[in-house]
Amino acid sequence: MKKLSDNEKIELFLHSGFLKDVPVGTLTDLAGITKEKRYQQGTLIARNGIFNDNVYIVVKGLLKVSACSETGKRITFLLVKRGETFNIMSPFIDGPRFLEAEAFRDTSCLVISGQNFREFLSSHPDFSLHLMYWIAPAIDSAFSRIFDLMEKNVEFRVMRTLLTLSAKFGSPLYFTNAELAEIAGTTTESTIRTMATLRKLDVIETERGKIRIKNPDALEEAGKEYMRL
Amino acid sequence: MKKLSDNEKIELFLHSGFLKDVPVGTLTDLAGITKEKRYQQGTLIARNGIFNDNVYIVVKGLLKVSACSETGKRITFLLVKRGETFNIMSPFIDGPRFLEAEAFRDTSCLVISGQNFREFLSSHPDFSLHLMYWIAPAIDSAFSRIFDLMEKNVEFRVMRTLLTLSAKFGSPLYFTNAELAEIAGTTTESTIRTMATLRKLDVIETERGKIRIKNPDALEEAGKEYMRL
DNA sequence: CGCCACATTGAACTACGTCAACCAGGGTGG
DNA sequence: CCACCCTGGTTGACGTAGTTCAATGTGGCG
Repeated sequence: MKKLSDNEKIELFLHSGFLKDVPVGTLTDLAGITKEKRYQQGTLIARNGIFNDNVYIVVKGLLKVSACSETGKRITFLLVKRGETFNIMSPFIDGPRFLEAEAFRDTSCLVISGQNFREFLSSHPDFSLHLMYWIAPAIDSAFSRIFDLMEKNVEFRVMRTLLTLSAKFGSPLYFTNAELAEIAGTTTESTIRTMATLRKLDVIETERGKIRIKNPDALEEAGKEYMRL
Repeated sequence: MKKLSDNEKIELFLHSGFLKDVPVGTLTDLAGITKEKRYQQGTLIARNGIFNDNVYIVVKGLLKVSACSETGKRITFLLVKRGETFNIMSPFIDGPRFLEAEAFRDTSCLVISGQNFREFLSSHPDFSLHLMYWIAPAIDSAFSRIFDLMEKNVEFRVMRTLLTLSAKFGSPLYFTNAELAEIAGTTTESTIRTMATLRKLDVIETERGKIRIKNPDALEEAGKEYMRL
C-alpha cells in the first residue's frame, strides 16, 4: 500500500476530533514531522517498563492500549482508531512508561518522535492550548472509566463495554469474550455468564467472535438501573 | 491572619515542585492574578456535578480531593498540601467535574479563575511547556495508583497508604481509620483489621486518630513481597 | 453525665475468581 | 476423507477476600 501524501495527512488531521480546529498552516508543519509506519497485527508498539516517547496517530487499523499487573492480569484501557492518538503526553515524561500498546489489527500510524514533537510545540505556541483542551477532558473521562471499573459490578461493566464499543465501532462487534473481559476488567468466564443472561433477555445475539446488539436501550437502561441504586 | 504579599507568593512558588523552574518574571505575573481565600475545615471547595474552573494553589492547610460513586462510596485520590495544586486542568474542560475537594484542615489557597489562567497561558507561551512537563508524569502516577487500587488486596493497599502518607507528612500520622480506608479504597472495618495485624507485628503503634510507624521497612518489604507474587 | 466520634470484633453473606471438564467449529496435514 | 489440534465458548462446583451488619467498648468534650 502506498504512503500518505502530505495532503492526505492533513485531510486525516482535519477529520480527527483532536486536530480539527487547528489552523491548516500548523497542520502542514505537523504533517512534515510525521513518519508513516506499518505494524502487523499482534506487533507490540510500546512495552511496559521501556522508554518510548513517540507520539502515534492512527491512520488505519486499531491500537490496543493496555496495562499489565505484576500478577499477569491485563486490562485494556483504550482502543485507538483512525484519527486518534496514543502516547501524546510521553514526550514530557522522562522515565519508562507502564502502558503497553499492540496492533490489534494490521495498523498504520503517523509517528512523531518526542524530540520533534517538543520542538513543534515550542515553535507553535498556540498549539499548546489546543493540546490542553484535548488532554484535559481525556484525563477526566479516563479517570471516571477507571472509577467505574473499581466501583461497579461485573454485569454493569460488561454492559457498559458493549455500549461503548458499539458506539465506537457500530454493530456487529467483532470481539471475543476474552477480549471483552480484558476491556471490562474481569475474567472470560464472568463475561460469558453475563453474555448468557443478556442473550436470554434477547438483548444480544452472538456467534463465535461476533456480537450483534439487538436492544441497545436495554444496555442503557440497565446502566441507569444501577446508577439509581 | 494577614494575606500574603506578592513576594511571599513568589517565595511559595519557588519552593513548590511545580513552579520552581519557572522564570521569576513569569511567577510575578502569576502572583498578580491570584486571589487568596480561606476555607474552614470541612468546607466543600468543589462539588460533584458542578462546574468549577478555578485553579487552586494551597498555601496552608490541606485539601482532600475525592470522588463519590452513586452508591455513596467515597475514594480519596489526593491530599494537596502547601505548594501543590488542585484543578489545574479544569480551565480546559467545559462541563461539570466529578472530583470533589474539601478543606481537610483549615486551609488557605491562592485561587486563579479559569479565565485568568487561560489568558495567562496565552500570554506566557513558555509556561505551557512547563505545565506539560508537570502534568504528564502526574497523570501517569495517578493512573498507576488507581491501577494499584484495582489490582492489589486490602492489606497491601493499607500498607501502601501508610507508607505514602508518612513520606508526605512524616510520623506520627494524624488520621482516623475511616480516613485511611477512604484513601486505601476500602471499608473502615477492613482497615482496622489490617491495622490490628500490623500492630501485632510491631510495625505500628496507634492511639485514637494517631498512628506512629515504628518499622517503615516492614511496610516496604511487605510491598515488595506482594510485587513478586 | 451523657453523648458522639472513633475503635474493635465476630459472624454472615456474596460477588467473583479459579479450576476443571467438555463441546463445537474449522483449519491443517497425512 | 479422516484425525488432529487449536481457539473460543459454556457450565458447574468451589473457595475466598472483603463487604456488610450488628454489637460493644472507650476516650473526650460540652
